[in-house]
Amino acid sequence: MELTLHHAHAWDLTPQQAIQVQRELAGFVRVEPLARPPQTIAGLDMSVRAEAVQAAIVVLALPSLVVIDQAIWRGPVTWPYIPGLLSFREAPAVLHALKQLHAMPDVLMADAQGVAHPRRMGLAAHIGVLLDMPVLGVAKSRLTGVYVEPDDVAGAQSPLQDGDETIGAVLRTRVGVKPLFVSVGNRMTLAEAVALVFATRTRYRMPEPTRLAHHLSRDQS
DNA sequence: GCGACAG
DNA sequence: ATCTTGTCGC
Repeated sequence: MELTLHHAHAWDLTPQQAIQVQRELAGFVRVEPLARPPQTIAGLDMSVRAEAVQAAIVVLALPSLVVIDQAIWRGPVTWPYIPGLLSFREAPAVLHALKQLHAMPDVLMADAQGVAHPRRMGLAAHIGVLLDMPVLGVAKSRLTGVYVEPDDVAGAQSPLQDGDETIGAVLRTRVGVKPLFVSVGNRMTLAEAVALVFATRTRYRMPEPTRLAHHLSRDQS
């Protein structure tokens, strides 16, 4: 499948250049309601083993959560992990894997931050701007922002803030588990992002899209 | 200079 | 993320 990239840029950059690219791309994030209820959602995840990276994508139908497509792409590691610059290590692999899908999902769910990032350009936002489509981020831990621990009740949430700005939501998906950090990647609202995470949750802490993608990337590595 | 720090 | 066995708890 062909991918149309918006605001494309080079990936072989120095950390300083990458930071500049993030500052430029941040201005293109659009927080707006979804045009229509999504019928498909894809979970994105990546694993690294030795010198190879595996990007995995699992597409599920909504609201059934039936798996309808999946893809894996393996390639060389080109960047180290640097907090704040994760997308320069993982995004290229994710884009390659997306090309292997039979059809573009309505929404993408990445295991990373969206705008809950120092420069509002986490992996989910980066992918979202390049593809100009709805993307949300679901991270297992905090990168930036302050919050109060949500109650230990499924569905409890509290805002993730950076000063006066709300950059995401801290959501408890199950009782007795650590909360997840949900944020908008592009073209959707925070409320919609939180609703999608909760709607795709089963009996685990992680929502099905990213949980399944995580297993796929690891089983293939 | 000292901590914090997605995966 | 990854390296790794058993083990505490519901």
